[in-house]
Amino acid sequence: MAKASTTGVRPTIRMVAELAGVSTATVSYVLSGRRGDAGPGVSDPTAEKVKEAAERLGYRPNQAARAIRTGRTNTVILSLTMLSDPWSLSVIEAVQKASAPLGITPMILGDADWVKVLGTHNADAVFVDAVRPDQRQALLKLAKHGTTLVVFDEKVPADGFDVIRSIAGPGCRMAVEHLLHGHRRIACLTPATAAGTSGGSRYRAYAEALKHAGIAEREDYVGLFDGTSAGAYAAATRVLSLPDRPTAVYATTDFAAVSAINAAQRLGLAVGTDVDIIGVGNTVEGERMSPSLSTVGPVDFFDKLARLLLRRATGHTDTGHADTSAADEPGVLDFPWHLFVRESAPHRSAATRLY
Amino acid sequence: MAKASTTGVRPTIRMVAELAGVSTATVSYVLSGRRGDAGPGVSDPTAEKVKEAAERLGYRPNQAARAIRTGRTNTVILSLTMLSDPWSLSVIEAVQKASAPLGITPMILGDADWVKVLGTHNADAVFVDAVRPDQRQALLKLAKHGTTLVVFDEKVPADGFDVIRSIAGPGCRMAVEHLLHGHRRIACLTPATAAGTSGGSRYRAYAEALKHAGIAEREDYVGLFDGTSAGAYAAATRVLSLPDRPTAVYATTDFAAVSAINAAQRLGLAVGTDVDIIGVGNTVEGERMSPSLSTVGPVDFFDKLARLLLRRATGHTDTGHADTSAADEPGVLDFPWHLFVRESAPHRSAATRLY
DNA sequence: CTGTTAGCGCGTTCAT
DNA sequence: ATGAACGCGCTAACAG
Repeated sequence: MAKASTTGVRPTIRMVAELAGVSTATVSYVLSGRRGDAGPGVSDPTAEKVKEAAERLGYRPNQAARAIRTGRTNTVILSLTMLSDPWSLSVIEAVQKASAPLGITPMILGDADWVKVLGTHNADAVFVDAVRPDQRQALLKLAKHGTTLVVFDEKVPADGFDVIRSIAGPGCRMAVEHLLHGHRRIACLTPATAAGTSGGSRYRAYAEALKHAGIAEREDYVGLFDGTSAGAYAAATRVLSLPDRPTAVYATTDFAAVSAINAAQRLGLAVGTDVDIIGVGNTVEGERMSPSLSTVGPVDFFDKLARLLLRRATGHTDTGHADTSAADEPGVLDFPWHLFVRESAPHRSAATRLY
Repeated sequence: MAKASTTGVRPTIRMVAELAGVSTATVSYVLSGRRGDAGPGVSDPTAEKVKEAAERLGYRPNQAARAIRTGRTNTVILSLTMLSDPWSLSVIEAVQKASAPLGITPMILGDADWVKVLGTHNADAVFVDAVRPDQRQALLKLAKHGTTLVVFDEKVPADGFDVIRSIAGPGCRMAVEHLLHGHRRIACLTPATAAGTSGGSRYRAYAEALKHAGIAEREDYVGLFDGTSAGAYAAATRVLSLPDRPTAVYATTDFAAVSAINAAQRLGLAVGTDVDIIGVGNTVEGERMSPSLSTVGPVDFFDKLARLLLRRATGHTDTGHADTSAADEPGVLDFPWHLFVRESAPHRSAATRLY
């Protein structure tokens, strides 16, 4: 018997067929489990022979060849712009958990340049977590020509693809108003880029809530940072070291709020007592930490997102002939936001307020 | 003129060919830029017609079909177990930077279960950042049958694939010995799982260095944590709050060391004066922060890793017929470790030592 | 009931 | 600038 496993060569279905002494069709039936239900049956001894041959050769079906026939890649792509953000990790976790039982693999794209990638790479569904203005045209085009998309954006209109909106504005307003019950000197921690992007609405909620409460906005109370955890920490430290120290901090992301808590504690401030800190996003980390983070955000966001994405991945043939079961058209999915009052910014009554 | 872009259908090269009034071959040549250099020439007017047709239809070549012919996917897979670890982000960053000019897309696999995924998915090269004992068989098999692998592991022998070793032991020993110049009461911060995994050697270096210095190991000086930043922070706080407080902390990762610095500062300790803290890994974050983090680690690790991976991705046809240019066989790539003395654990002389 | 033949679906590439 | 073969796995239609 000649040596069966020639090193370095990727075995094809034909090699397996030859070694097992059967046709490639039989091999395909055996290895993809499609025997018994509808197609031709394969006897147990034959199936055994095939499996053995495949095992000996180290055969693995070629995903590309399979995809070309079936039109499905069993892959979803997650385009995530800020991988270091816990938000992204939550997306990944939820999608992974939901896709495993379906035999679907989530592939993460850590680059902001999803337009170029999606131009050539195929997946059963794609999640995109940010759309720059210059990418909107490309988005429409992709959706129009066979790419199944789920987009997270507050502004883009749904047009042949799903849009998940988690409108931050009102929720953020709630966060700031929560602080306003016990504070007048409220600082804001926000990424420097937030002016242009969707993060802008989170900052705007702060500005407007203050204005509405008749409080003048102070430039030195706005801590801009570079988007990193360390940057948020530094910005928080600066703001909390001001002579006229703010008694509350509104951070436009939970992870910035976490950094702010660390910074406050380093400065010897008791969070929830000397200074209140609230975040935005309702991420799990905030709930688990000590003191637990007060925050605003959507409920059950990640699981619902994952479910939608996988429904699209499985229910929609990428090749196009749309399933005409009228229900479940792509559209806008809106998430309501709630206020989660926890330890880092508790309820303040007249007796406990800091002004 | 009939409407050219039928919604939802993914256009094929044949549709483009038809619309442009040329053959599919011509379309292929035009769109993959393979005209002029070697293949047949295509006249400028024709090329223009083709490009226009492709544009009108929103045509994008089918990656799967292309892969089946060329044997290349223009993709590398990065299997990263701890996406939240800055180490992973550094890998991603380096690989992305190196792959962009080559037209190669890095896809990240955030799951520890790379064995199942690599069984069906194809890439020009795969980086794996951790090999569990039960995965070693599968690893060998993959490598033997056409998967181009680059593995990060301290123990696995290179056998048909590259292994990147960044032997921690001696380097960690250097770190602890650096502390021993000025301290006797040295704590250790290490993930709870480190006992079994490769992280174990980092802890062992601590135990052995202490023993060699004739210092008894104290159980209460070993701060175990759950691998998260918050966990490290808590463990550091506990250790640094002991009545017989350690004067130095050896953390088995840089990010744990960063948490330890935060914890120390929160406790009112001056890092680099009251307490010295050293990390392991030489990540960029440590260098940038204040006080800058003393650490040990390899030099130029991520860039070299990225270069190797992409060399493998481009130089090695996935279909197997190995390029026999004898040089550059897959093998072990060893990284020397250096000690980086910075502010968080400065040099201690007899005059400044803390015992 | 068991297994095979033949041809599909893509983009690429070699002869013509 | 093109026709047709090619690479791969899948599967409808067919043969024993």
